[in-house]
Amino acid sequence: MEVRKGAWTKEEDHLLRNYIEKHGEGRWHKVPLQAGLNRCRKSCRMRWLNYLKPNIKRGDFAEDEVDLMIRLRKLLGNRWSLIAGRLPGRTSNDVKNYWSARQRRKIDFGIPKDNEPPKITTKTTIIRPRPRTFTKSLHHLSAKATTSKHSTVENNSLPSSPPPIENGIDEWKTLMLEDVFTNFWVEDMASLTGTGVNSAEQGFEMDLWHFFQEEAR
DNA sequence: AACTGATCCAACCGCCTTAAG
DNA sequence: CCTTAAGGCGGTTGGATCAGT
Repeated sequence: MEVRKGAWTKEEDHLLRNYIEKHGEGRWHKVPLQAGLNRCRKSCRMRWLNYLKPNIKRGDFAEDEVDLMIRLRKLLGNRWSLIAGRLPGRTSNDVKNYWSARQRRKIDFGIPKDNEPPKITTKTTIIRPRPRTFTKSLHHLSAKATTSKHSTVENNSLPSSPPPIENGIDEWKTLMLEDVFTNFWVEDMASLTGTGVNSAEQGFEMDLWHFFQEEAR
């Protein structure tokens, strides 16, 4: 029997939401069968993460969100999941769609146009996160990793997720520009040291730190 | 009102990484 | 080691909607 494709119905959404609320995220291979959905595991995951998950922000991007997005893209390149991780309530799909729409319309974001590789103007170009193995000792990260035992979004990115403050977007912008960011980062770096994170992994955090210090000048 | 091109965005696809056997 | 299954990601597609003529 072929799995269903195309737009999700309200009934399917209802089944999926019920299942996740009851069993939690993860183990996506079991979801279609146990939730009674004739969908593939990827489709279920995509639907939940991009649409059904609570706290997803819809509608236009605010000016400050766009501003932060531009900065992060400059730093990270097309790492949409990482960028989305810094924009509370936004999904990687949202960010990706928004960006490509603006690209198509040739609105100048100070970014390269189509078919043009990113211009490298400084030593702080695009930083590629090193792969990081998720260790249980990384308590400050693992506590946030609610969906799986290894979360690349959390682990390959800036210090864990947004800092322990409510209104993420403004605070992140502030953090990127002010001493509080440095302090937070130092704290985070300290927590990484001695937790089994290797030097390459710490190197990525340091690269980001230096990038933002340059940006803040 | 009808047509058409532009835009948006949900969804799919293919690939990569990782962990388990 | 090798293979396989699963999770996750970025790129792309195509239908729906909007805006202009």
